[in-house]
Amino acid sequence: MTKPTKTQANRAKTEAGILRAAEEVFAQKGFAGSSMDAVAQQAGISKQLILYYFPGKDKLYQAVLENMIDLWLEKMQFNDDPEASPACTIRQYIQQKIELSRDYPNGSKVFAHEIINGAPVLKTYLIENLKPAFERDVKIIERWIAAGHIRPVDPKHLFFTIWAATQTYADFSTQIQLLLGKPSLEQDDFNEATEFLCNFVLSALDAQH
Amino acid sequence: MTKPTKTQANRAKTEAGILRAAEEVFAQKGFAGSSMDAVAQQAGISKQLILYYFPGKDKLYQAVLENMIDLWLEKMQFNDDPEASPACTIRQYIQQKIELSRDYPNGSKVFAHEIINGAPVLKTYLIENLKPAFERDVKIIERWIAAGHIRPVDPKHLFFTIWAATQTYADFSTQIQLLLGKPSLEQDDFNEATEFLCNFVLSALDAQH
DNA sequence: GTCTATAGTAGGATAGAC
DNA sequence: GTCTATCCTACTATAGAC
Repeated sequence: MTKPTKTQANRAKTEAGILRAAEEVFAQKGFAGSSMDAVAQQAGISKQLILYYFPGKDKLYQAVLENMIDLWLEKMQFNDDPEASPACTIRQYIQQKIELSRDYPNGSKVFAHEIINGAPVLKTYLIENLKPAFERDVKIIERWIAAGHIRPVDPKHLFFTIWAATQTYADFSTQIQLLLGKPSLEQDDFNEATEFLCNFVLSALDAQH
Repeated sequence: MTKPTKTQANRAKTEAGILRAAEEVFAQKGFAGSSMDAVAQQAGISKQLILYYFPGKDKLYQAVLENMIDLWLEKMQFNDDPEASPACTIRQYIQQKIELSRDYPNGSKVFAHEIINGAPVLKTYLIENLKPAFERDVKIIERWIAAGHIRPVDPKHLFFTIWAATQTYADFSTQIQLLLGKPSLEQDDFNEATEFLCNFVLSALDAQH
């Protein structure tokens, strides 16, 4: 029993290494701009070996997306705590979205490429999974508005704005680094972004906080 | 004199057609994912003819960027009217940024690809042209804050948020269409976005309006 | 200026030894 | 599982006729 287990462990380790490498390369160059050779070099193996683990570039790309999509969609939804106040819920939401940009900048960029290119792979998945969650969260906002907990705003555009504002720290990090004059975004920058955005959004909504 | 003028006019017309086609193709697939054939087909001519007008794919891509960058950078800066109130200045700013996303969605996506990929072509240009304008506008915000015209916020992150929130209607239009259940974004959607964002930002800043 | 033909090459994928 | 060798398609770019 030890033998196959060890083999499987090695296989999993190699696969994970390939996925990590692929995520980085796809993030920087997009799907079409990335060669299997580039991924192989990043992973420190041969491209033939990648094709042994993933039967085609398409499949590798899909695996990269699948590897992150659950975490990704989870963070695009409110935590389901009906007890929490609007201010707390939104603050935590923004915080987690910024953390996602900080901890998975490559994954974020891969998604950005995918969406800009018209979501050829993810379209169906987004309709089936993101859309219902989105509509549920829109209703939550509407209930807060009806109850007078926050200022009346269009909930749909509120989400579009929060998503854009949080993801820009991953997707457009190059531009932000350029303008801040920094070689890379550090913990301080993400803290500043979080503080700014939380205060900004909560002020705009006039949520009790 | 009529002959060369007419020839030049034709040349300009063909060039413009190629640039429009290239902008659309690059927007959808990125630089690496776009073939000269695809651009040619979109423009309704042969790829050899494109190479006659633009000596290489790189040059064509650069021409597409150059064709829009001045307009682009202009809209990322405040209109220089020292008389205008903060509320008016910001409202007009957001309005114009949304209009840019509405009128030039392809150009916006090409820029998005370029920035996500690390701005290999535009980096220098952004440092030399966007950065000084950005720092000037940050100072304007700081003066408004010091004068008590708007709530104290971090001006840098304010710009990052406004840019992200306005550009998302071009760059991430696929996702927004999916969630709104629409085949394309219409004038109404951009109007809603503008109204939401103006009110949202001005409320957050507590600018007199 | 616009066409046909073609050179040259990068990159995805397969075959087969070990 | 990992390697070497190789095939084949797609694409950029050039040459040259008209």
